[in-house]
Amino acid sequence: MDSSSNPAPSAGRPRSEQAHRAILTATLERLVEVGYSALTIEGVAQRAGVGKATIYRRWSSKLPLVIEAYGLLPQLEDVDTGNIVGDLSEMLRNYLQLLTSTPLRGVIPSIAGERAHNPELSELFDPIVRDRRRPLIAVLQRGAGRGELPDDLDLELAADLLIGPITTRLFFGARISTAMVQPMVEMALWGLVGRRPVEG
Amino acid sequence: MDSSSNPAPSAGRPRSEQAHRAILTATLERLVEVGYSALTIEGVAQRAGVGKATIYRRWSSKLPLVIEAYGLLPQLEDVDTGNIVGDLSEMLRNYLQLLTSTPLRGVIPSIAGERAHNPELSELFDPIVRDRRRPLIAVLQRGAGRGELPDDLDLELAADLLIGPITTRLFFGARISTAMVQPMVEMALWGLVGRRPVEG
DNA sequence: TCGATTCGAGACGGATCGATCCGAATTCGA
DNA sequence: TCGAATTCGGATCGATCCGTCTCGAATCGA
Repeated sequence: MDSSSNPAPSAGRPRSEQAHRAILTATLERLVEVGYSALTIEGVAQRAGVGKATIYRRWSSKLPLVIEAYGLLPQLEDVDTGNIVGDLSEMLRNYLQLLTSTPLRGVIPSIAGERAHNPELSELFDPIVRDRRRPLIAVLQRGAGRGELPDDLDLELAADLLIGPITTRLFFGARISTAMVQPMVEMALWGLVGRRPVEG
Repeated sequence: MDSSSNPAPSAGRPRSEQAHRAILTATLERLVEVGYSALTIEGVAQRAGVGKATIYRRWSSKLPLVIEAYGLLPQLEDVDTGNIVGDLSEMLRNYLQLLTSTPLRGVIPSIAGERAHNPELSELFDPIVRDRRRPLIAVLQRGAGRGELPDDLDLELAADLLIGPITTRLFFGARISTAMVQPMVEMALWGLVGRRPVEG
């Protein structure tokens, strides 16, 4: 980020930590309300109760500002329940919880939509997305180690299959609730055809 | 749309059909290049080689203009090969082909990203999305009728599972190719666990 | 031919925003 | 206590765009 590398010089008035937080919070709010491309420094400053110069002093443009604000949003966390069904159900349930209880739900489509035609944003945002997928990949890897999943499973494709329904509904506006987690995980694990393992 | 309901009055110079097409094409191009929210009538006019008034004469704002332009993009078409694997493989392969050979790939994220915080766009765009999903739902329904899929299958969830990986990669920028169709369809049908039907 | 409508091009006022600059306020070291 | 450094919120200037309007040329029906 831009601001974390500023240990603040010794003399003079120190930067207000409160203004800092207010700016980042306002950034997320405006991101949800108007999206990335319509996000203005002016609007953020107004919402945060801060002068524009206070923002420009810490971030060179709205790009690093948005990236840092996005970093404040909670992530998917790895959960180890002992079996693949429990791990995936718990994780996806937590994820849906995050989507509905934080600005994440509005922020993700806004940034992803902009990413498509903004190479600079893409370059900064894509690695973050990859990082945040890692817990899901780890769960699948653990499942393969336990023998619950095939050794030669394409982990990336499997991860996309698991979060695909959530992503799709998030971007196209269909309803999302934690009630869909159980059937979603089952369908992903055992397929549309629905043949359960014989040893259940 | 706005313009299709104008049978053109009898007297005076008729509206140029060429200008009409140029405007819609330019709209798609600008949509890919800068996204919905940064799309300007001025930019479209310039790209189309057309005066701004020529656009305002046919569309009241960029919202109906974008909706009509999106309607020109090709759709997913129903394919009946006789079995569910063939149907899905063929359809998704065609879909990926469309994504790479038309502006669709850049247009979808731009509109979906805006949809999240633009209720007016959402109201017009969501029904279109539902319409375009219909062929996929139809294939699943036919598969259930053939006995290839369970009767009580959740068709909406199944459809989301099938296109989920494509959607996810489309929005987060991962690579997409027709080579992923076969493993994608297999994984969706028979699950991560990978138990193929015995009679396969 | 004449009136009506369209065409591309651009001028216009109003609004918004980016980026910088300003004076006032605050907090440091000495 | 005091001066220097740095912050603060607000003001300012230039650029862009919207939506309307005007202009001369083009193209139709009557």
